Amino acid sequence: MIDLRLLREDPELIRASQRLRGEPTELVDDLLHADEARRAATQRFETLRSEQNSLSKRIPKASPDERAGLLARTKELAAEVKAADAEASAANEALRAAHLAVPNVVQDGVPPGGEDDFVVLREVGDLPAIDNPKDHVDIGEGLKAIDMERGAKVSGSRFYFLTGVGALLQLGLLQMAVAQAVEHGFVPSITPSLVKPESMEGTGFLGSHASEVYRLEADDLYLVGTSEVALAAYHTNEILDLEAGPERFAGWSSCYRREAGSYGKDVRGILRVHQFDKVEMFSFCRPEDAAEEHLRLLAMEEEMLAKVEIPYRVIDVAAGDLGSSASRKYDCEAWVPSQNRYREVTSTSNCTTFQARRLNIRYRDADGKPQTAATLNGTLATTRWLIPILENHQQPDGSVRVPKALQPYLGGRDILKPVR
RNA sequence: GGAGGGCUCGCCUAGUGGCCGAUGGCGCCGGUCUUGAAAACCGGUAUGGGGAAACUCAUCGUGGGUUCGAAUCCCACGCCCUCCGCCA
Repeated sequence: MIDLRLLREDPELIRASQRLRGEPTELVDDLLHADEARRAATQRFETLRSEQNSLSKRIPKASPDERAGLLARTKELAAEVKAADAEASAANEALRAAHLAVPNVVQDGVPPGGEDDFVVLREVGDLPAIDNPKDHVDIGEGLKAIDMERGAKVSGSRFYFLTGVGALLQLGLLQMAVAQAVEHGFVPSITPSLVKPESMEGTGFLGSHASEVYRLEADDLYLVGTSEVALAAYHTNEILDLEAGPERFAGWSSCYRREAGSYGKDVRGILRVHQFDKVEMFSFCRPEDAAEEHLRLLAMEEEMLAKVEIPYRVIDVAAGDLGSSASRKYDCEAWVPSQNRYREVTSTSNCTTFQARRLNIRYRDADGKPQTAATLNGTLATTRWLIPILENHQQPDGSVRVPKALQPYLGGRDILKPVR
């Protein structure tokens, strides 16, 4: 939810943001009207309520003949108050709906345009020279690390088994991510994979992404698509102490995505799957620190990419391709030799106060006044990383070199050899 | 799944229809005293909305109801705790 005060002061700023995103500016005017309507309705209710309260207070002290008159009047008022209350509630709900419809204000400097209009900030590392690179499925099958066929047999398409060194590789990678996070002061966390509707709603995943989310009808719970959901909702309705700086978490969870509408897209291998594992960073900080924190999360991601020795590029995602909560988003895309192109492996978003406002997460400013906090999230490692790791480090004989930093997490192994 | 108990302002707690946005203690903040500290004493200490302000409205797990008036009475739901059963 955007800041309504900002909206009242400078509606044009919000309209400009909508234009950058390619979203209708009418939503902004709808919201303005809903805001005004709510204030008017609230005012009407409160005036009546105030009168009712003061008359009610006089009843016990009134003389018997006064009392009859007062009771008659208050009885009338009670009905009026009830009606005004209902109107105010309706106006409130209308405001909330209009409020939810407006995405976060795009940060200055975000490239305009859609999915393809990102700006490449930098390319890091040399692309490997591999003749006829195998893709991660072939390599993974050779290592008996990835079993797509049995994944499909047991669970359907877009499911897989990681076995042997595949399982070890994922565990090692994620453990290395957690270790790095801890080293940098993040609180390692293992989070619920099932959350209540409020948590899903509050983090903004039931908006345009609702069809991406698995829902357990019988229990009215949702499977999270990322531990961001649980981590963001962790502090719902709380006032945090951010005196000492941002509060940082690294959450480990399995992630579940329906991938509805992506039929036929990236069907091979583990690039786009219904279930994967991830270590996700999440920060709560003061709004004025959010931009700096965003760069810190990006630096964490790049540190991980350096450790696994994968060439990558960093992109500044265009306004039209931002999620509704994000004011800015940087993706790291790893080089995938078999596809001869870069693919997204991390994504870090600065949600400013948008997400925290919805979840009612605040902190105390220098004057001790509660203010809405800012939230940020970013990927540290996921199952998907196995793709560039296997492919970039593949050897002609089908074995895979283990990056040095990862070796301690794989029992000291420096090479993964095919299993006949 | 069954039976019982509970949910009040950071924590503990008082409060069975109007004098209650709510008692007291602890904690925390400020002050007095002290060379400094402790103790003692005094004062302060929820959040949100509207309003330039005075002020006003809402909130005692959540939602409804009764009533002129609800923390207090009624109904439903949620969560926590204890015990029994079941599963692991």
